Amino acid sequence: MKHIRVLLVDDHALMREGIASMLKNVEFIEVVGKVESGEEAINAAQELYPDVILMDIMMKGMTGIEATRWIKEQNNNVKIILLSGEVNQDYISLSAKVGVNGYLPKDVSREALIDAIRKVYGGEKYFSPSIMNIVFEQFYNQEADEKKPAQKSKELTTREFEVLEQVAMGKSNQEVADALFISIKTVETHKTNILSKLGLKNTAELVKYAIKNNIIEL
Amino acid sequence: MKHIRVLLVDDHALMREGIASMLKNVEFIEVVGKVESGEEAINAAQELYPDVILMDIMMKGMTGIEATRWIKEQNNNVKIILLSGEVNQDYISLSAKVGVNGYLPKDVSREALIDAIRKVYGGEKYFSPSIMNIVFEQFYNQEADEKKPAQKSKELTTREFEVLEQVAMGKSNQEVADALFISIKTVETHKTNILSKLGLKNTAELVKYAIKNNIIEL
DNA sequence: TAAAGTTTCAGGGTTTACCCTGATATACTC
DNA sequence: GAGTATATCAGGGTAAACCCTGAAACTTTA
Repeated sequence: MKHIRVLLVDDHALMREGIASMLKNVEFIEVVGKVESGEEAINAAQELYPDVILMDIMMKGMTGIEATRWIKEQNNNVKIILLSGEVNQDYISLSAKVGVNGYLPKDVSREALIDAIRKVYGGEKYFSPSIMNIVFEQFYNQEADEKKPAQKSKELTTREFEVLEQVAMGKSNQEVADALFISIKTVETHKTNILSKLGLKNTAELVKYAIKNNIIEL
Repeated sequence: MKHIRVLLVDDHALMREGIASMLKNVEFIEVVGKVESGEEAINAAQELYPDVILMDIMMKGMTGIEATRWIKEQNNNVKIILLSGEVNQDYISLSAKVGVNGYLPKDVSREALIDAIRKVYGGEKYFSPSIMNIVFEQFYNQEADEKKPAQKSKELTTREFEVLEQVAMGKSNQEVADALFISIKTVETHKTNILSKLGLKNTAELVKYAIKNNIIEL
């Protein structure tokens, strides 16, 4: 069996070493390089001609996603697996667009890591279960969107967005109702729908979402 | 030279492996265990009697700070070094209060890591340069605060801070209680006191406060 | 040692949040 | 004009949050 040439990209030495250590005794895998930035990865991809690149998504300077786009532009045969600390909908979505071949959380097991490299090398895509959930969610949302191109910023309706804004400002359901001149029951309905649509659990997460998406200011 | 017995605690397998790999060929260091949570660390600290514990500060469930307090309560001779992804003023401050022996960023070099273990084992404290800057900053701020105790009402206790952190992460009172191993009633008490001290009204405002003051990340 | 502060928890209460079902009016699209 | 989405609201329910009082155990400070 031919060796799979693997390039590691992470700005944290500990992570690079951790991955290298996990792959050390795998006979069909050879780590041909370790670099610490997206910029270096682009160069290394040409010089070391790796089969698979394992790259952190969140790095100082260029992100893993940007680096992926550059590398794929030069050579689309290279397989790229992105590693992410936190599983994030937007990152996965962006990654899919630049043609990533796999996406793993950083708490991946040794077995899953090796499996991912083998599958990706063989032309398959590899996503961990937790990623798959989000991918499917995203997929279904896109399906729904295709039926209705009249989409707002994040699939929320205008009114839902207004309620979200009010709630994130710190208002209670009753206060939101007063502000928007509607019944508290209507506010509750909107709020339930918002939480459901955005996959959130409670007001705390809703506030974080609102800040993250620049819906309210601090 | 006697071996320094080291226990690794991180909920990410890759980080555990990375650290273990860095310490692999150091003759005076022996990694005696690797666990993936604060809870396990408390048990392992008693069973494996390590000299030094390297622990991630941000873990699912119990944080490294919380685990440190428990372990130090059982055996104050164990040296504990916390690892932090992002350098955060409040974490350092809290860590100091629970008697941590060292504090390292996750992008620490192999040399600094080994140096830290040796120093901490020898009874010294070890903080990386970037941490030291913040420690000094904190120190000077405290000096300034002592001159005007007018805003003492706004200061939270260690426990209140931990509760604030958990709540802001989006956890319900019950979930916070489970994470900190206390009654939900205690959580409620703390929460009421926090809201009162900070002049906040509800969870939504609490989340905003936490983000504004870099207590949680987005 | 006494006083003050921290952490823990309970009982018992009110209020609010959250969820489900179902319904009506409106508007826009095919 | 039928179908779909939006926005409105109600009833009725469970769960959770929030508030108040009180108090024990412990630590730190004066």
